[in-house]
Amino acid sequence: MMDTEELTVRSPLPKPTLRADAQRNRVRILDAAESVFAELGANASTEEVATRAGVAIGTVFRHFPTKRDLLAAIMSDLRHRLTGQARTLAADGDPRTALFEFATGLVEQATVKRTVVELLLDTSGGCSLHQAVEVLLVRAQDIGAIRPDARVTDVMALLAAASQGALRGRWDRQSRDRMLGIIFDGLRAGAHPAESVFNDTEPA
Amino acid sequence: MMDTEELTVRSPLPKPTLRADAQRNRVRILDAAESVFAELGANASTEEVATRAGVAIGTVFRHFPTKRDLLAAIMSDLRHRLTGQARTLAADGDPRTALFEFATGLVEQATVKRTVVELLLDTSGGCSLHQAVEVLLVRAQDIGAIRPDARVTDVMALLAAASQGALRGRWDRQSRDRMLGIIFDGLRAGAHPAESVFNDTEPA
Amino acid sequence: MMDTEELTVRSPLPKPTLRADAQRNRVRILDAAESVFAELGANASTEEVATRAGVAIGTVFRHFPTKRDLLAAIMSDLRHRLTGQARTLAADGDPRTALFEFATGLVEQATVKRTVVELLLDTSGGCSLHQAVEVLLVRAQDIGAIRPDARVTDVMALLAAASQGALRGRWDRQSRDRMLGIIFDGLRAGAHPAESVFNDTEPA
Amino acid sequence: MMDTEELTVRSPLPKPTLRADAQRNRVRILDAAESVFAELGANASTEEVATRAGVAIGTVFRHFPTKRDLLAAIMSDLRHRLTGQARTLAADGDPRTALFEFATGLVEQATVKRTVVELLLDTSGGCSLHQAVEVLLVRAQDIGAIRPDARVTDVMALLAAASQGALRGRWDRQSRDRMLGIIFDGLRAGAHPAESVFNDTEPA
DNA sequence: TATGAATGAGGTTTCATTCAT
DNA sequence: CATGAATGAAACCTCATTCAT
Repeated sequence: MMDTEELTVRSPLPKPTLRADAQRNRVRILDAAESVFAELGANASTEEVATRAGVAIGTVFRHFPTKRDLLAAIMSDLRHRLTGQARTLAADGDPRTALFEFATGLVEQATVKRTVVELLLDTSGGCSLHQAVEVLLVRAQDIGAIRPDARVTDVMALLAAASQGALRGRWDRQSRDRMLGIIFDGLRAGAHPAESVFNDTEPA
Repeated sequence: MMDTEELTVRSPLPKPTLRADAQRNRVRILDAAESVFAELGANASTEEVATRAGVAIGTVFRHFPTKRDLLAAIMSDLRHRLTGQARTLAADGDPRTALFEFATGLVEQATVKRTVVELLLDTSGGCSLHQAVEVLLVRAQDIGAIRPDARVTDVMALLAAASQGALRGRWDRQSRDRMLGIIFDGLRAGAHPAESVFNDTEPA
Repeated sequence: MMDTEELTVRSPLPKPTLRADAQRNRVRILDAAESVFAELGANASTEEVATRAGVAIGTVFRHFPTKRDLLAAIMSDLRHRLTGQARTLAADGDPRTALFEFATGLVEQATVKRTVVELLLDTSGGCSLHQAVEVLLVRAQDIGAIRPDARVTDVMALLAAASQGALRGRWDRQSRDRMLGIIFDGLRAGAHPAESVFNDTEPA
Repeated sequence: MMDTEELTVRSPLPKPTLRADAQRNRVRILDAAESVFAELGANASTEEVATRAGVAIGTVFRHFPTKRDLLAAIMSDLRHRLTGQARTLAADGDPRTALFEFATGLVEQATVKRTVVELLLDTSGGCSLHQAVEVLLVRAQDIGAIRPDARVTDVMALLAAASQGALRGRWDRQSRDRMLGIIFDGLRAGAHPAESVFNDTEPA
């Protein structure tokens, strides 16, 4: 079953009841911020965000008291969406390929969004995204599709690598697939052959 | 035979004979810059570099007319050192393991130097470091130790990933080795069996 | 009929409706800049302008993104005012004397404003001031009050001369008038006798 | 009779006996300074002067403790040369045309030397150049070639004007001559016809 | 004496943040 | 609440001047 939160376009709980226009502005700002930071990186100016959002600079700071807060918000936002994708795959996908599908989709997004990379790099760990990816990982390990010693942090770092390449190098599809192929092979290597056909379960 | 220049710690001939004190300061500034940028990232202030180098701000700008120049200099410096290490391994090492040794050393350095990562990410390609690593790569491919479709850009991106993890996540040795293990396995996967029929490692 | 815009002290519509306080500051900054640059010359510091305007340095740069822009603005402002004066004289004055009146007024202003001089020196040509002065010149030439070979650039340069003298030499009224007298006589010399046969003033 | 000082290329009394090489450097620095300031204006960097003189920056400051001093020196130098030219004309030239010849030569020089203009503008008065020009002026007035009320300060200011034009406007020869024509006519206007052939003396 | 590296005050410009409108 | 002007610290960079070599 899916969270409904993942279906909304933006942060699902936008502060305890906000006026309609404020709500609308909040969304606009987040969208603008995402595109600005995705394009220009994290030290693009807040003014640029305001401009692109079509609001005044004061409005940005009313919604997000600090630039840091703004960044955190779009990261959190992005994280939620990625988490949702991971959960959907965990619910609906084939355990053998779900993680790879997720990875492919992720790198695809990174080709246009610098923020994706920044998010992956910010491996504080323990967040919802990590947990969701860990589910994909563990299931694949349980059926012997991925080596048992791999950890979610490794996976995240490897995906960051592929994303970086995708972002910076302006890779074509072929390069991206080759890169992912290497990573996937590395993750598969040493996976125990799944000697048991009875294995069909999943952990937390 | 090895270039002796690669063994020195710093660029040995930094300009048409610089005065002794200037030479000393140049080294100090580069060292300070490396540590500052390694710690605080690329938008640390030049003032901080000057302070840590124990010189006045003007001195930094006399040696490097632009902050960009300073960054370029330490990058180039770092690149030269890494290139040297790669060449040494190409000359002396076992082709089967040389790339892996290089990678391990690189990630080791990245644990303390953010600049290493930034350097790896700046994959403009075609630089001396790329060429040197490519030598390691090709030799390993020639003897079937690494899959033939891997490219040097893939390798650099993967190393960047491992370095990022090493830098940000404060990984312990064990994590780092696990990460590298996955990457190496990925690079080995699908290597043509070469002359040995005893090779038994192929995945899907 | 005259433009009313030329009678106001400052550019009345400086941007698509500026907020009241911003408008006030803009004027303050321009006034301060004019006095500062008039006193200290064009490489007085922008900081000094801010101080004298009673605003913070950032405010100056919000209104004028570059020091160059600030200078350009006060020049343009001055040019507009002078243009207005010239046009007024062209509309209302006696063609025979209008140019001389304009010149006298100009030099008067130059006694306290270095900017007037700098403006006159910046003879890029083709600006509104040049055109307005040219009108005065041509009319005087048409009725034989000024020699036909004189050009507007000559006039501007001569006025610059008188202004320079007025500015630097701390001339008294007598000196100024003597100087202008020489210039005017120079401009009159060789004027074609026009319709009057009683004209008896030509030198060599 | 001419001053011998005017025949030397550079400052005739270069400090109470200077070592030969120091003497040579002093000349080089002055030459470089003149060309640099003539080209780039008075706020060109001293470093540039040193470079163009082929000496180190310290050497410049040894000879001229302050940038101001350097500027003063080349001004003084230039003034001496111009003074020399004026005196030569006063000694050898036709009183009727000598001032005009001087003016023409002056403006000619100004076309390439910004310093000439700066010098003319710096009408502190009472210097040797003023005195020399005054001689030319008075003689012309004595024979009725120039109006009796003209003063040397007027002449200097007018020459400054013509020089400015020549410098800034990139005037062609025709423009320059027209400008000088106006000025000369202005100076001639109202000159008493020199009715007496017996008139030969009386100064101020 | 000449050299040229070092100094550091001061200039221009940017930008996160505050606050009057 | 929104606006957008004002703020001012801090960044980058220049250059006249000093001083060790």
